[in-house]
Parts: sequence; structure tokens; C-alpha cells
Amino acid sequence: MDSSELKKAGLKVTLPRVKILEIIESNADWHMSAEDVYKELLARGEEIGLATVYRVLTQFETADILKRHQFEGGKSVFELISKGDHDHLVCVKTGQVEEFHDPIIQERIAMIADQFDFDLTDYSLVIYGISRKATGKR
Amino acid sequence: MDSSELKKAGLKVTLPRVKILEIIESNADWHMSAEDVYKELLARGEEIGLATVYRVLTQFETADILKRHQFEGGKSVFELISKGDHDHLVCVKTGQVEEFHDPIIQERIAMIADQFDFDLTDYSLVIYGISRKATGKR
DNA sequence: ATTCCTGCAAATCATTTGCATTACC
DNA sequence: GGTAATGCAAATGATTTGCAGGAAT
Repeated sequence: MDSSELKKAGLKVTLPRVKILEIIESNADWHMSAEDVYKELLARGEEIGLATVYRVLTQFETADILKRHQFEGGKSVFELISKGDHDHLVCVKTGQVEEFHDPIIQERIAMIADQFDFDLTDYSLVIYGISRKATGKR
Repeated sequence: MDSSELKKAGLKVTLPRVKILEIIESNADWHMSAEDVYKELLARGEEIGLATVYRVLTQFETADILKRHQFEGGKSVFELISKGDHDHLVCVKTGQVEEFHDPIIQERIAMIADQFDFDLTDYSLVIYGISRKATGKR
């Protein structure tokens, strides 16, 4: 059950939090914005305010349940950290997102941080391109 | 002279545009936000509106004179494309920005885009960390 | 002259916050 | 029951846009 994850994070198990986590989990293959989550809540007939969605998403980020990404265009999108370590390719035409993992790049990043005397805390890598296969996703 | 750059880009040579380009060029070692440019204009006694700064910066971006970056925190920052190809390290404590160039990473990125059938248009790589040298820049 | 540009204020967009009310433990 | 969480509306912060007046070619 999801509640354990919430408790573990020191968050009270409330209906909005459970519902929001459910929605993110049932859409684990995409990257949802606060607005997306809110719309999905409405679609499911839940009475949860947009402000709460923003608050909860931020709490989940702090609790290391979600990771926030910016990609292009003002809005943040989120994905489950439990999905593991990966970076993204984004199609600039369709918005389609693909995931990849490249140890060589990661090793280089660690090396570069070290060269510059930085304690690496995180990095962000997004590849933008035009997908040659018309996946027309979403 | 700067005017040639503007003309080449199909932009009329106007005082705001020349002044803004001057400011960016004279601060080529940092990454300025629209607000930063605006403040610098005021400091230099120029009467140029913030809206114009935003408009001009966007035009320069479209004309491939500037590149826009997001880094952390809502605001966009800009830098001259003529500075060449590089990526960034950002100190999460001080905001200090360092630049690096790594052909191996770039080659990998090209390879990955190709594997996923993407025509690479661009990518964004930012390394976040805590600088061990207190550069206390800016 | 004509078309493009600028300044200003008002409009947007995404996100945040104050506060009274309500829901968990 | 007490504290933490939520909903709503209003506040923010960054950026954009409409429009009337001003410049550049």
C-alpha cells in the first residue's frame, strides 16, 4: 500500500496525498505536470484543489518520492524516483519523451565535477531532437 | 561594430538593441537575466523599458546571437553564442557558474540521439554541486 | 512615408501563500 | 482534541502583449 511510503516520509496519510500518488503511479510512463495531475483528479471525480496538488507535489519532491524536471516550456513535470536513474530525450515536435541511462556520461560528469572542485549534488541532462518515428504519443 | 550583427539578423539598428548587446558583451563572463540587463541599463542612465529588454533578448535568441539557459530557479539567463560550445557547472550554494567542454560526452549524446532515431537539435547539460573553493563570485 | 520599434500598463502563466475550515491520529 | 492539511481566493514573480506614439530606412 502507498500509505507506508507516505508515513515513512513523515507525511500524514490523507486522501489528497494518496490519490495524487496513485495517479502518478498509474501514469508512471509519462511525466505529469501539476495541471495534468489536477485534471486527472477532476476526471476521477475527486474534489482536490490545484493549490493542494502543488503543495503535495513539492512535498513528494522533498521526500524523494518524486523528481522534478523542467524540460522546455515553463512548467515543471514530475516522475517517480523509484523508476531509477536515467536521463531524457525530448522530441521538440511532439513532446514525446524517451529515457536512457549512460554510465559513461555519468562517469565523465563525476570526473568533471571533481576537476572543478565541486561536490556533485545532481545534474540535469536533456537531449532535444526530432523523432524520426512518428510515435504520436499522447 | 555591433550594428553589423544586428543587420545581419534582420533587426533594425536601434539604440535599445545596441545598448543591450553592449551590456551583454561587456559582461561576457557571466550569465545575465533580463532583470540584470535592465538594472545595468538603469545604472548606465538609459531609459529603456523592461518589456523591451525581454523582447530584444528573445529576438537575439531567435537570431542565434544569444543562448537562453534555465539553470535552477524560475529565471532565464543568457549568454553570447559567440563564446562557443560549452556546458555548465552551477554551485547550488553561491550560484557561481563554471564552464566546461567535453567532447566525449558530446559524442555520446550524438550517439544516443541516433540510437533513438532522433535528429539531434540541441541538448542541455548542467552539473549542480557545491564548490569546495569559496569563490564568492559576484 | 511606411514599417518596424518602443514604452507603458494591463494581461498571462505557473506557482505560492494567508487564513478560516476540516480531516487525521 | 490538537495539530497538521486542505480549499479558496488573493498574492507573486517572471514574462508577454495590446496599443498609441516614435524612430529608422
